[in-house]
Amino acid sequence: MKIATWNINGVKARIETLTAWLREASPDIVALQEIKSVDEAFPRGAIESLGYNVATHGQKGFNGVAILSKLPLEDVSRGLPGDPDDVQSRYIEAVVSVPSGALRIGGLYLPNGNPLDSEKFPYKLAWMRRLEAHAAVQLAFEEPFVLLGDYNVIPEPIDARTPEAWLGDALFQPESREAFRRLQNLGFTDALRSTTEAQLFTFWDYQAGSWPRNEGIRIDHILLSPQATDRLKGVGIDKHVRGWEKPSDHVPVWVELDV
DNA sequence: ATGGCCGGCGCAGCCGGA
Repeated sequence: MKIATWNINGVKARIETLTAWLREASPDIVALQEIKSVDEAFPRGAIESLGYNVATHGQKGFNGVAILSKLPLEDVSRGLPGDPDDVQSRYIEAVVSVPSGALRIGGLYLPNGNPLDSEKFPYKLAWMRRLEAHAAVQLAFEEPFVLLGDYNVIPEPIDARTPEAWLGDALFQPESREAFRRLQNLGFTDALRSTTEAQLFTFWDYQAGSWPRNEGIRIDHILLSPQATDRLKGVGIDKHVRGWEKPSDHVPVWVELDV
């Protein structure tokens, strides 16, 4: 079973690119971020006609997440627990039934956090605390749990082509990296890092020729519970999609699980 | 060596992104 994450940077602007990739890659489950759409305006039809069930957690103009799945989505929950006043749509979770039992999928769009001297950075860190608390609860089920999305964290210097350029950025702050490590240390495996020490990127800025100069960063991650890690068969980054017409600035990242 | 963008909203630029 192929499970992917992709920050598409606007579903209405990206629907042709998205459906082209769905046809090519044929993932079983996809977590989407930055759909930038309310639920009612999400182009479900074009995706359902490719054989997917669709669950969205949208918001007008910004943010927004979704899960697409060839298998029925059960127990869909929207929003990250821990702050009833948080109106930003950044988390969606669902369960799918697979031959081995239940597979839990958590799709997230973690706050960017810039600039550092604004209220956005403490919001990012507080959101990561809430994610850690929720992930600990879900790990206690001791089931395959895939927690994937745009984490907006550069875990290590190797995960940026030019790490020194990110020293003043929320994505590479010691507090952001520490919170990501804390989350992992609950028992998750960084799927990509568990299979390679190579320098690989998932994001290239639209500006400053970042793509042709390969000035990328790795910020889209797939974390696996121990029970999911046991079933890991492969991992990949669909880098070529960044070179398509009308690309997102992120590319799809996926794992293959034997469930 | 350096600088370059894009989407949504809504119809002009501004906000947000990373």
